[in-house]
Amino acid sequence: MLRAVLTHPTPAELLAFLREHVHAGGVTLHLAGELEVMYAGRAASMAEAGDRFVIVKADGSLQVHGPRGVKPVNWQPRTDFLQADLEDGCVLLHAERRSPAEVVRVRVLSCALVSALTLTDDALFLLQGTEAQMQEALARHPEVIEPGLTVLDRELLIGVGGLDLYARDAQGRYVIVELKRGKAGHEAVHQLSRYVGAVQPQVPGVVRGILAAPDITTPALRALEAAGLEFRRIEALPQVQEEALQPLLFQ
Amino acid sequence: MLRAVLTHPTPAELLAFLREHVHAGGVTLHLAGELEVMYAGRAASMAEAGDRFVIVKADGSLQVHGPRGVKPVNWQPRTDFLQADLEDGCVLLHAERRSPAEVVRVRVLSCALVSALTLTDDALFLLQGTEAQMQEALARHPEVIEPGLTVLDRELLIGVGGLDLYARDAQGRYVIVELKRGKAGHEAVHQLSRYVGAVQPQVPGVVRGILAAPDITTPALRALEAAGLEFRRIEALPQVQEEALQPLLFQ
DNA sequence: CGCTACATTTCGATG
DNA sequence: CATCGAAGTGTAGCG
Repeated sequence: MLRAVLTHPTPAELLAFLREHVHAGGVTLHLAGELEVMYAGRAASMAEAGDRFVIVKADGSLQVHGPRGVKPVNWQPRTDFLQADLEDGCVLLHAERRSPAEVVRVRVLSCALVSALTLTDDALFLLQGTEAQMQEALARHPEVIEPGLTVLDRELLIGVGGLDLYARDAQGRYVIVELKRGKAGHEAVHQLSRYVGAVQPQVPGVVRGILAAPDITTPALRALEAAGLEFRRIEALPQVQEEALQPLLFQ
Repeated sequence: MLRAVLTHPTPAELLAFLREHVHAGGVTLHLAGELEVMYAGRAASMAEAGDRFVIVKADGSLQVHGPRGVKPVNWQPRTDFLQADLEDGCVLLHAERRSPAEVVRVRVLSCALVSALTLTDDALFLLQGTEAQMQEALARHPEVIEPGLTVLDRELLIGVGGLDLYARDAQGRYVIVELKRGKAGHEAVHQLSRYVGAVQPQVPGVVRGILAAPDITTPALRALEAAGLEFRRIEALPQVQEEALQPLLFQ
């Protein structure tokens, strides 16, 4: 897994190191040092020289991190061109992509540590508690939303987007259900309202709109009610709460 | 800047290393190896053992990266508790936070490389082309939006949110301008419409709503026009296009 | 490629 | 603490 490490390489040594490993298969590079970063594309940014580190993964993605936060200071999701050069005695990393046309340039003023790792394929990864899973569960048990509800469709595409759940209530009225995995806000109300507005003229009778979520912000609830729509509180996936979270938190 | 590096440490060595550096001031840790990751909180996830690396920054933020992409496989934006332990002969990193209650646990099955870096304060960082800057520029030159426009206020807070620009046109009508730094979509139209609806009853005469952006999606434009609102194409900040981007791309 | 919507979004501002 | 909105959002899915 560990291919190579260098501490305090000279620019020439660093350049050789990068050129050897950057385009090898499955290699992730980690470079820490005094870096200056420039970005231009959808926006433009300049980070003056400072202690940072760069990560370059095998897919060409690049990220420059500062001392704080999960989010990189600069990044490039994927690159069409990635190259290391020597300029004015400094190694320069150049990462470009088209569509959108963007460039990130990292000037390495000094390098404290550089390493090359071989990261192979993704291992199994399971995520629980997504909206898609919530949708699946409610499609199987629509009575959780309301007794007598019959689900007609999931992810039904209409002109203005996709309906999470399309159903009929006990009285035969059409029901559109919008799901949110977390606390619902303005946008959720707007989405639902937009969907109801689009479906209403297509079918006979009144179309109901239900926002199903574990919680809703106070202003969003007001807007929802003003628009004649409904809120149903749906607890988060039970297996997340009971099996996974409980035995781990604050043990 | 480089405090320490270890290659292929034993679990005991790794534990000592982590305990020495993890709570030191300004230290960022980087640990690569075969890792198993568990997360429970707003959602829950399990990543089976695989080649990954962890980064722990001085603010307690933790991120686990896999072989691809800018986004980590698992992460924790900040932690209230961060601890390294030995469990069944493996080092276990435990990161918790409350509000929201979340935990990430990283089991280190084997470690190929671990390093501790001292990353000090952020260096100067300038970002150009933000919506805030666009707002500033248009407040100074409202004629770019429309001749005869007078800006009354910026970031005016009304009940339902904040107006980017509040203005009056040549005929004395009130104008609400919603800005987008990129292509505007449905939400932008909705925001503008919500703002116009909130201001309309407060003032005499008709309130105009203008969406100012470099581009708009076709469905959003249709919705905008149907709502009696207007679109003004505003080119992205010129200095981003001409000064910063041009001399760098495809040179 | 365009459009849509989710995300453990993160992050900062503001009341 | 709750709410809101921007972000170089990233990322996946579908037409």
